[in-house]
Amino acid sequence: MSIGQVADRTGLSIHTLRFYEHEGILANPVHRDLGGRRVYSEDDVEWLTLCTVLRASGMPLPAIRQYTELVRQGAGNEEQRLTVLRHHHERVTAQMGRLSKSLDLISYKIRVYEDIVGHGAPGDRCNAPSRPPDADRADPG
Amino acid sequence: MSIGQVADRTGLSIHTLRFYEHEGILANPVHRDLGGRRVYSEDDVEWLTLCTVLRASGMPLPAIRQYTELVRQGAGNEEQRLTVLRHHHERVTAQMGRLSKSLDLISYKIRVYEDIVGHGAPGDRCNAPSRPPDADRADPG
DNA sequence: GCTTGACCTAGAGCCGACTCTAGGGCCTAG
DNA sequence: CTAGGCCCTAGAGTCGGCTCTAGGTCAAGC
Repeated sequence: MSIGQVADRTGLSIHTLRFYEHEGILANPVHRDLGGRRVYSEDDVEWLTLCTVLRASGMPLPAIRQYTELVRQGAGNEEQRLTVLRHHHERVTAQMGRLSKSLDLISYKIRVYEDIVGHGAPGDRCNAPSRPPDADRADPG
Repeated sequence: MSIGQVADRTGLSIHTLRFYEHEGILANPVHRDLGGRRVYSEDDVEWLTLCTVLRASGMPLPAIRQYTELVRQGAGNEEQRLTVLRHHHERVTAQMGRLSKSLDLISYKIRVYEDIVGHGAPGDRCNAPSRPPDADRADPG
């Protein structure tokens, strides 16, 4: 599979694929054809797909590289892989917690503004926000 | 309140506070004392606290600035504020969805490795993963 | 009168993660 | 035999979001 095809399949750009390889993010070094062009295997694509999931969940490239190296070393270091994965699991759950808390505040603010906008505008304005409106003021006082 | 005190209370660095002001992230321009030093009000701190929540949930600075400007303009643009907030709400829920999907995969991989490690190691190894182990291989085949 | 410490401005530097450029190779079709 | 398309490398540039530096002001304490 050529780099262009892999770019299409993974959603990563050609630039990014080369960049990842340079950063040591590929489990086995990519094969080359006679002309020196990259030839990707199905496994490479699978691995890259995993990497995009890890990236999408905020794992930094150094951590992915570390995990990649463990996998490259082969069996015997599963404990270490677990450590990396658990660390990331924690990072993601923490981030989801933060997001969820933020979302509460954002939702609350939306309700407040909906209530403000609702007064005078057509539509249902029967369900008041659960707390008194304290939307943002430019000049409080 | 001095910039140092605000830094302590918000968790933002002094540098960042000045940077945010420069970026137009403060609803009302910060007051200065006779010596030209920033004097923050309680409202400023509240606003900054809101901003940290928005930042923590991934709202980009330009969007925060936009929202800030709407608030600065005063009453009358609540619909626009709602648009900004709803947009961000969507962004956050989308991100949480992505994280949740990623977390599923990460959790699955952790279970797989726990199963691998469990064989031969002391401890409970009675609950097998729900799918056959297909942990990462360095050299598949 | 000198030091210390908190603050000021303008602007440079840094970091992570890409993203793009310059300059070139190789193959195929017209 | 040349144009187009896809690929190559090395390295520079970009972007968002800080973070820090240089050089200076001001007030309090010794």
